[in-house]
Amino acid sequence: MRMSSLFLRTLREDPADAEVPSHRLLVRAGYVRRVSPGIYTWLPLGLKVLRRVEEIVRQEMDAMGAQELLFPALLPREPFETTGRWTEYGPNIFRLQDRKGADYLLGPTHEELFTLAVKDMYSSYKDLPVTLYQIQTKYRDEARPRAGVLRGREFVMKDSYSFAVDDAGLDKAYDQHRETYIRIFDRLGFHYVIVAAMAGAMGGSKSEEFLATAENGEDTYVHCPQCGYAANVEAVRVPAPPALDFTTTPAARAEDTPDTPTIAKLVDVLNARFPRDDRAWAAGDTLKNVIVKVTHPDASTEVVAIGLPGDRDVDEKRLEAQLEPSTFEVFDDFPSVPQLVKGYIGPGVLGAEKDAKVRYLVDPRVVDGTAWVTGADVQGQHVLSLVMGRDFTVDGTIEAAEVRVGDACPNCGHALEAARGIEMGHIFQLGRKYAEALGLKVLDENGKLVTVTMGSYGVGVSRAVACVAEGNHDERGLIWPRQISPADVHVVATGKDEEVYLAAEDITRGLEAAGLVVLVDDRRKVSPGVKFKDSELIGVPTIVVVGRGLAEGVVEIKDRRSGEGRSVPVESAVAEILAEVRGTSA
RNA sequence: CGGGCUGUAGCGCAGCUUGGUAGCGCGCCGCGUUUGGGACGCGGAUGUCGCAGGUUCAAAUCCUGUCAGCCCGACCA
Repeated sequence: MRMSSLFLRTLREDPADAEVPSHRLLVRAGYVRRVSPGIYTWLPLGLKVLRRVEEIVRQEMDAMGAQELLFPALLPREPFETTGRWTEYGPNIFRLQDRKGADYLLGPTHEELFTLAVKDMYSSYKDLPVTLYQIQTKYRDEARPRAGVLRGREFVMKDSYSFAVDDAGLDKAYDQHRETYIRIFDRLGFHYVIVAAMAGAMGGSKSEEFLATAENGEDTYVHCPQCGYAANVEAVRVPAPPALDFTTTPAARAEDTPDTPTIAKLVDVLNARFPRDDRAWAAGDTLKNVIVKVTHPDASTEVVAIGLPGDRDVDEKRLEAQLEPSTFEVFDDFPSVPQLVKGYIGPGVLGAEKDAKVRYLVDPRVVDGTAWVTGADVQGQHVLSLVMGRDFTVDGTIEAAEVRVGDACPNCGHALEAARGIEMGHIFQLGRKYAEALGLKVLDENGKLVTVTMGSYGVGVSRAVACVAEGNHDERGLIWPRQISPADVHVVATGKDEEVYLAAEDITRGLEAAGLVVLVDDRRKVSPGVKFKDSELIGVPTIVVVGRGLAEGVVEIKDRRSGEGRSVPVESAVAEILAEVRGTSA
């Protein structure tokens, strides 16, 4: 690639609409250009990087035995109608019609198509397991595309799907993907964590996300510095403490606590009128009961009470993940359930078997023997020393309370910390949801029809480009890892003497003969300063300067990341550069 | 979808308060001088001032509407 003719224009200033470093630098250095919100053109340098990422993903997928194919991006409505996603996906789908008025969509993901392809071609357990993948452009009409190519409405994704006759086969495919993803993300040069994610309603299935660690990442996760546990907030399991002995706990008693509609006021009143011997009352001593209205997929509704320590709020995302596929909203129709006294709701009226028919689920911290201050179901009264398992029972537990930094790690009990990341990959045991909906069954060895079980696995390929840029830059520009740099070496010729350009040509030819991709700055009448700035902005890891040193018979090899350089004789330059690029000593 | 900000040359921006010849820097073209850290001189090209309507002798500027973008939040790979 010759800079004198390369389709490239670098920008001296940051584009006004770019905020995050990867977006700024990819635009400034001439890798991408915006066409429309969340829709980008890949310029020659950017496309080189994208292709190299693709190739790494492809090599590793092939190595695990997955087979590549390619579905259309333009898809008919029907399969998505069958699985319900035509409506479920809502406004996130790009929809269009053909000349006859038939509905189409631009594929946001391809579970339906893969499932139907296997159904179309296979019908025996002998054909399974099989894993298929594609590297393809996806479309999602994001509410808010941002950060350039990091979160686009059109993006390149590798998606793969595994098909197996039984759960053991699914587990195996899942584990293979996990190992393959580790290899892929290691090769791409990421710092990443694997976090436990919510698998949704298909009980017992596994799901993990690969997050590139990034301060301005969009996803928050918690992790344990002691044992390495990491999880999405939605997926954190609160460890249940052991049951307590309550033989010495005094009997429950109802007390007047007027004007205490909030936990804070209740705590004040408790400390003023019923002080404890050992310490002051705190919000965590109270049991707060939050009422929600749950809507099930069949459109039936149910009122549910969630009991949790008074110092915590309900985390809507966690609750939603627990209830999926049902949805919930805050309950406000108190007149319809007269047993519920707003502000003073207690376990006395809660429970599926009681008159109010309000199912009662509590936080896992509410274990047998724990004593609480909670509503007495009478206006202006609370109950003290109400003991779980002695004075009240519940219908079950639910993970709906907010997770906080400092909470105990479910694995080892150490305090959890929070961090942010960018989702780069997701592996997910789908189970039989799509196979059932679309009728993918095979005959097993007994001649009986069994529903196939599936996994789905994704890697954000175009996102990976931005994500690597996000993690590999300095104030001067990009710094690509060797594996995905648009070129192996950037040869910069400076000066006006024809000899430097001839020498640069020689070196370039020598490197290309050895199989390297070389970007050579052969622009005449461009000052050295401009060329140096451009080379640092573009970010090829090894920069070779052919300039004034040539008079003494040397050229300079510079490492973009460290900034360190060394002079080598021009005769041995090619060998020295090859050694540098290949990581061997000359 | 809610809140805030912004739309003027390829890029970054000024001009708008107080209506009257559309500007600056970078980039681009020509000539010359320069060539190790975004050089300099001289000359030049490039505009639907987001769009539509209105007020006015006259609108980038004032009014109304509308579209788009960015940021924060909600939501989402």
